[in-house]
Amino acid sequence: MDVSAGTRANLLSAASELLAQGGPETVTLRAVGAAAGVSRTAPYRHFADKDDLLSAVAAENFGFLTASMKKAAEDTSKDALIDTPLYRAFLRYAQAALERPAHYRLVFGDFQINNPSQALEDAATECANYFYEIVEESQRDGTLIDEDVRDIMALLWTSLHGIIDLTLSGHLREPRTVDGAESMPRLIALAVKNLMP
Amino acid sequence: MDVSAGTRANLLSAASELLAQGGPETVTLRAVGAAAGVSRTAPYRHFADKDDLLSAVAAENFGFLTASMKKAAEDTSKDALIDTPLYRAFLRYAQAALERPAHYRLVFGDFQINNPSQALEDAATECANYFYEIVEESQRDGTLIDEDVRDIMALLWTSLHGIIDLTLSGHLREPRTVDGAESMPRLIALAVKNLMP
DNA sequence: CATATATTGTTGACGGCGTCAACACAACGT
DNA sequence: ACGTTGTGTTGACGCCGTCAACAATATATG
Repeated sequence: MDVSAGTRANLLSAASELLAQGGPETVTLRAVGAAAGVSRTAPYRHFADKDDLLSAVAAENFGFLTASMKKAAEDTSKDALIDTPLYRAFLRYAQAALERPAHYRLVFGDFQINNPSQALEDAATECANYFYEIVEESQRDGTLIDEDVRDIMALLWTSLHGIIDLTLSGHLREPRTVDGAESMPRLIALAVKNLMP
Repeated sequence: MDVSAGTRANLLSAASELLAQGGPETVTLRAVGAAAGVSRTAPYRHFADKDDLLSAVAAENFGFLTASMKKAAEDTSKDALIDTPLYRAFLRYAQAALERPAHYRLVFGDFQINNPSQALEDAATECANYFYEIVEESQRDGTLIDEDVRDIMALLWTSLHGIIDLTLSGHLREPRTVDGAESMPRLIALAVKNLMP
């Protein structure tokens, strides 16, 4: 089998691993190089600079979020608070975000505005397209109210993102709640229900 | 009048200015010191480290957000899409966020979790308390549905934050829209309307 | 096959960063 | 008058991203 996955792929997964395990500040080009078994400036042979590397990591994670949603929408094995593909997709999206918080913040951070990469933009577009599709479909089968698709999509996406981001920052956490993530499924359900007929 | 505002206050406003004008990466202790007319290590006489300084800036901005909301809630001079204190407060909150995007991201970034400062926590609590109050009051006068206050508050705050944050990151921007912020009042109005009777 | 070229890797060095140590000086309570 | 405390300074250290220069290997070309 193919053991050598290519230096570029190694650098990418090394950066991703570091980001997941130690947060953003542990992701240095030196550490990434070391983790990938190459020297500190090797990344420059595959990425323009550090931001370019992070941008690629962000793009990969955006794809992960989208893929998680898509799969969960069709998976009816587990019972959900609301038995619709849209709710299952949303909940899974949030769970995927919480699995790798630093990745999620990377994806929606503002660094992408400064140096836009095509791959990241494509991943974002694909994600947005799926949001659009699933909202449209939910409207067709009557599980979402029949107002402007773009408005409903924006409302749902912003709600979902707000729930995730405020959970990550800890501002949603009540004093007595330890985790803060336990009320997420219910919050998402409430947000979705508000747009159901 | 008092021209000398104290070095600590000078450092604080210098850091805030730098953050507003040049973004996070321009805020270095050396630049802050220079802007405040002192040397590069002077901040260490007033703050534990850089994060502590940024934490103080974040706390100040959190207060700014809250104060903006409070004032706008009572200001009935301008006509709004929804004529309630809650909507006026929310819209102003979003506008204040967009006035200084880097400040807003600082407030809701995850750095505060690593080194919690009392001042920042207090500012966050005061903001949350006001959200709670205005939601409660809106329920009393019948402009919000009468469900669990905490749920309604969480739903509204996450929606508002999601709209702001996704606008800042550019993900809400449609191809044809240049600014991306122009549809914000309408989006906020839609979010609020969903929780009106 | 031989050779020119492109690709991918290395080490050395530079400036900028946060931070600590050491020192200077002013204010002030005793 | 004097030690203490608070507030400022410069020097130095290690880590960072990045560039320049060089080496080796793969690839394409005659």
